Amino acid sequence: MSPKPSKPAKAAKPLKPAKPPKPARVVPRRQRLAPEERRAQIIEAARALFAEGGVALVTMRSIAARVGITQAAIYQHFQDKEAILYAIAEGFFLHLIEAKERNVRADLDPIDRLRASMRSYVSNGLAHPEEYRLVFMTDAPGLRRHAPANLTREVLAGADVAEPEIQPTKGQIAYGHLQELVRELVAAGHIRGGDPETIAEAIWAAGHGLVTLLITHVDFIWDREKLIDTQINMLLNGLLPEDSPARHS
Amino acid sequence: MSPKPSKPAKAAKPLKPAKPPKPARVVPRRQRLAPEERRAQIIEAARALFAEGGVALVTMRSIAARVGITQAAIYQHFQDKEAILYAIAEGFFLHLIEAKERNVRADLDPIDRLRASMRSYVSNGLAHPEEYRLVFMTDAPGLRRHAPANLTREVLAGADVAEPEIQPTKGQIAYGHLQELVRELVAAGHIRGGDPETIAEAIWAAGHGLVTLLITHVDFIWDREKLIDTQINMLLNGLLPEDSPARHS
DNA sequence: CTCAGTTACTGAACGGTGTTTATTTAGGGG
DNA sequence: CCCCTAAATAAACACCGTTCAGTAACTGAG
Repeated sequence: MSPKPSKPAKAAKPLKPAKPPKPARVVPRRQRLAPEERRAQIIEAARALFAEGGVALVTMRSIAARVGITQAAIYQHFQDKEAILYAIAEGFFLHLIEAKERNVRADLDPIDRLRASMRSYVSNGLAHPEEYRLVFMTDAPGLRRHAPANLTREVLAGADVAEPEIQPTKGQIAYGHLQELVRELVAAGHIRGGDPETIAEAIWAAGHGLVTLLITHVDFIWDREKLIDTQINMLLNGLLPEDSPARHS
Repeated sequence: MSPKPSKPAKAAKPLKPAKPPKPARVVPRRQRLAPEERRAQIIEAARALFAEGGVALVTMRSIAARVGITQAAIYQHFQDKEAILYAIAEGFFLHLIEAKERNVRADLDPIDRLRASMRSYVSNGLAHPEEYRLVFMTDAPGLRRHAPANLTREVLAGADVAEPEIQPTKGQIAYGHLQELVRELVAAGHIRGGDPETIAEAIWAAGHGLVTLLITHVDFIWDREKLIDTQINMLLNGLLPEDSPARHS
C-alpha cells in the first residue's frame, strides 16, 4: 500500500442538514493588492509552476499557495483556469514572434527567409515543448475563448470590419507573418503560383507536424537536424526527381 | 451453522474513527459474467461514450453506469482508465490499416500509392477526429504503456531481439506500412534518394500536421480538398519552380 | 452433495480537481 | 466619519480516478 498519512481527522461535520453559521470567525490578516498586481502575481506563479513540471502542476490550489492567497481569490481576477492558461499561451506566441524577428532578417534571400522562418518555428517549438503542447496539442477548445476580442472568420477574411478595438491574438499575429511572407514569395514568383493562403496553411501544417513528431517521440529520433533538413528540402524541391514523369500530374 | 467464516468481532477496527460498520447488508442481486465478456462490455460502453462526446464523457463512473456495475468493478478487468483508452486507440489504428488496404491497391502506380496513402491517412483522421485527438493530440504518455509488449528503440531499430512474443501495436504496424512503401519508392528510384526512414518521418509529419490543422480549425478552412491537394503537390513537386536558382541548395 | 477456495463485485471511502457561495473585512471616496 | 465597493476567506459542492475490506456468486475437489 501507499504510505498512509494517518490523519486525526475529526471531521464529524454533518454535511447536509441545516448549517448553524459559526460566528465570530477571526480571519487572520488579510492583505489586499491592486488588482493588476495580483493578476500579474497569479500569472507569474502559474508560469513558474508550468515551467517546473508542465500543465499538470498548474492547479488553482498550487497557484494560490504560491501567491499566498486562497484558491477562491483567483476567481476575482480570472474567469476560470483556462483564462490563466491563455496568458501562458500568449507568452509562447510572443516568444515565437520575437525569435522570428531575430532570425528572419529582412535582408536575406527571399527563399532563405522562408527557410529561416520554418527553422525558427521548429526551434521555438523544441525549445518550449510544454508550451507547445499546451497551445497546439491540448484539447482545450476554450483557450481561444479568452482572446480579448473575437476575430471571426469574416474579419480574418478581410471584410471591412475595421473596428479599431478588435485586435488579433499573438497567435494570429505570428501566423500573419507567415501569410505575408508567402504572399510576397508568390507575388515575386519565387515559389510556384497558387493561392498564397492555402500554401501558407500547407507550410504551417508541415512545420507543425515536424514539431509534434520531434517532441512526442523524443527518444526515437536521434538526428533531429537531419529530419528538419529533409523536410525543408522536401517542401522546396519536392520528392520527385526532375525527370520524373509523375511531375505536376 | 451459517457459513459465516472467521469474521470475529467488528471491534477490531484499526481504522481512523470508530465507525460502526452496519452489517446485515443485503446486496440486492449480483450478476457475474465471464471476464472476457465483461471486458468487452466495458470497452463497448467506453467506445460509445467516446463517440457521443469525446474523451471528456469517458468516466469510470459513466462507463460503469452504462454497463450496470459499480466503478470499482472495472478495476477487475483493466489496470486503470488508460488501459481502456488504449483499447479505443488500437481501434483507431485498426480503422487506419483497413482503410489503407481498401484504398491503396497494390496495382496502382507507385507514386499514386503514396498519394493514396496520404489521402487515406488524412481522410481517416477527418472521419474520426475524436479518436485522432486521443491518439495524437492528448498528452497521454501512458497510452504507450499499455501495449501488450514493450517495443523498445532497439527492437524497432532492427536489433536481433527476435522474441516471437513481442508483437507491435497496431499503430506501429500502420506506420510500418508507410516505411515499407517509402523504402520501395526510394529503392526503385521513384522518389529522390535519401534515408527512407527519415523521408517517411517527414511525410508522416506533413500528413499529421494537415489533419491537426483540419480538425482543430474546423470553421476557418472551407476548402479542405484544395488544402490537401496543395500539400500533396507541395511534397511531390516542391514549392520551387523548375528554373529556380534556389533548387537543391 | 458438501464445502473450501477463488474472484467478480459492492459500498464506502480517500485524496485530488475546478468552481461557487455566503461572509468578512480592507481601503478609498463621499 | 461612515459607507460602500470589492478583494479575500472558509467551507462547501460536484465531480474525478483509485483503493480496500467485505460479500456473494461461481468452481471444483472430495
